[in-house]
Amino acid sequence: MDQLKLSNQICHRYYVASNAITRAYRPLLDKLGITYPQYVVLMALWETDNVDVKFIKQKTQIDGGALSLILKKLCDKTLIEVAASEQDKRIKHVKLTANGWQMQQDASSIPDQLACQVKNISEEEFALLKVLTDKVIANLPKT
Amino acid sequence: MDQLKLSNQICHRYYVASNAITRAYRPLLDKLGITYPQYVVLMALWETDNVDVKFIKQKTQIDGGALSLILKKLCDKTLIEVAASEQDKRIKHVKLTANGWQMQQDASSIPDQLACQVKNISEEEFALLKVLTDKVIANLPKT
DNA sequence: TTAATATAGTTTGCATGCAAAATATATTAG
DNA sequence: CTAATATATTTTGCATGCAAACTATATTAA
Repeated sequence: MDQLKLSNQICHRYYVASNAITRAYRPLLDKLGITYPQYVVLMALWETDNVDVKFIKQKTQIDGGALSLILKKLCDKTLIEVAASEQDKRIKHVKLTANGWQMQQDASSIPDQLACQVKNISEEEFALLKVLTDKVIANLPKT
Repeated sequence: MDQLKLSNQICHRYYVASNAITRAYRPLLDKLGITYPQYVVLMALWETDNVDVKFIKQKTQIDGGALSLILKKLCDKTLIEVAASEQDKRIKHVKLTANGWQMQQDASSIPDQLACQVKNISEEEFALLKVLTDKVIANLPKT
């Protein structure tokens, strides 16, 4: 049953790595008063502002139910504003506030700060990890 | 601010991949009546039975608080039994029941069933993913 | 020995992650 | 035009993930 050994499993590694990454972000994001999933949503908006919930969902791959709550939190923190579309009232447009844009400046050093904690990996290896992980994701069920 | 782009981030990929993997396991584990973290704990025990909570925590990298609950669930399902040590009453020994061992048989086909869903990756690439992910994990904060 | 400290686990409070049910609105079939 | 269906998003219920506080027991220092 060697396949059932944890040390042979890529799945368990992803589980461990993902949790470890979220933990690593925490002290940095605490300073901004946001969580990792909230940060992910903000990154999506910094790239493309004024989009609907569905777009954010696809871009971030965050579950719809969870996303609803996260958007509510970001609203409460006055980082975004949400408004129903005039044409189709089912659709809600999400837009960064001035505070939301300001936070991009405050967050600009976070990628480097996190990268510092993983300095035993080369650029080439990182690129490889991205490609391979994308291949893993490609065939697994979407949210 | 290219570093803040989601498509450039390995962290977001790990987040997406880890969630996607858990989703992929769900229909398989539903048949056994367990969740992915519960399955991880069982895999640890199938490898080394009759260990204390601390050992399981280190082996699985599951947070202590969460682990307490998970062990309680596994007890409720009569898959494991927990008993305080005689020598040191702080320590609790965890042991698989007959049902817990039986489930190893029922779970034996799961790794292959999951691997089938990721057949676009070669053995060499999997090996590389393991090594690189271990390097990522190595320098990040533990639970 | 007794107080101070260290360990092993559990509990608590908050934030997801997710499937399924529920809402609200829009579109299509008959 | 109206019922049936499809779409966008929210709500609900359950299971973590995690930091911090807490409990119980063991060990160490004065």
